[in-house]
Amino acid sequence: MATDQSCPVCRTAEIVCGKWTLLLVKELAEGNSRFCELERQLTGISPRTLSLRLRALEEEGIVARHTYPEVPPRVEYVLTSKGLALVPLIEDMRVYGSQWLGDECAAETAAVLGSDPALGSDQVLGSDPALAEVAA
Amino acid sequence: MATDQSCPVCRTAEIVCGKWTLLLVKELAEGNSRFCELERQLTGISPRTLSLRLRALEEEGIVARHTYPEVPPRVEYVLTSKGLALVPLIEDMRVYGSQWLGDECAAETAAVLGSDPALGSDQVLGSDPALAEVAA
DNA sequence: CGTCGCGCTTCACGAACTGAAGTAGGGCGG
DNA sequence: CCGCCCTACTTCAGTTCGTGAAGCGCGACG
Repeated sequence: MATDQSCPVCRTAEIVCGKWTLLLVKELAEGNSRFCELERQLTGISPRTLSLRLRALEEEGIVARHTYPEVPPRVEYVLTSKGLALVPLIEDMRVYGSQWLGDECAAETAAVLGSDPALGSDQVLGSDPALAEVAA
Repeated sequence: MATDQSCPVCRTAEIVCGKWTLLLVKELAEGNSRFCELERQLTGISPRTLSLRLRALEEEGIVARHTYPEVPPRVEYVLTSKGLALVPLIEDMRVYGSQWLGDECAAETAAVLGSDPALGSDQVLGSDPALAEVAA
């Protein structure tokens, strides 16, 4: 709030600095769209925080919320194009994390690639079907 | 802390999610290295937070602290290569901020480019002398 | 002698986030 | 038919994170 509004980095930082925001965008980019799905993927998030974050992002125009008045009531959250524009940032974070932060994941992923492709999902963001879908 | 350690994005997020972290790295990348310099650039940060953040980043190996036992005692903070690797992220944030977040800065910057180059300093990060210096 | 700048630390306060529980409506197992 | 699970949340109390103001030791400047 006290940050310099004339600087685009600061404006982005204000959106992005929330603890779960980027992780949440990542999950949405990977195609998870329902509340409890996100809650399960983001191990440790409290439903309150998830709810708050989703609402905030919705207000920012980064996610869109679709309520289906079915039984059981289904709610889906999707990234808007403004939200999708954050994906390169997440890609950079993945690169940074792999390169500089003890990368048990890379080893694990490499081992997994031959046996269980399902677990490799978070390292193919660049070719994620959800992205192609929204980009089209 | 509760985040999935097997995911590089999560590991990066834990470093990056602090409110001022990225802004601080940005200032350091632009060549500001002294405590009070950073304090002035990051309008609104409390010295306590700055101190805490610098210490945390030092522990992470992202900044290096150099104390010169001169009169007056001077302290300089510089990005390590691990810290410099965060710069692309900041670049992405600048791009995002310019493209999607009400960009008074771009107009301002464009106007400034012809009249007062000093104020344009934060948009030439890619060719900042500090970067070339540390990369060399 | 008083005030300034530097590089912090301390303190009290508020905002953000957590963890556990509750809610409302329905499904499904025993 | 009873109780437990599922979805999508909300509520509450408690912890952690960040703020704003003040202070401190030191030397310089006026």
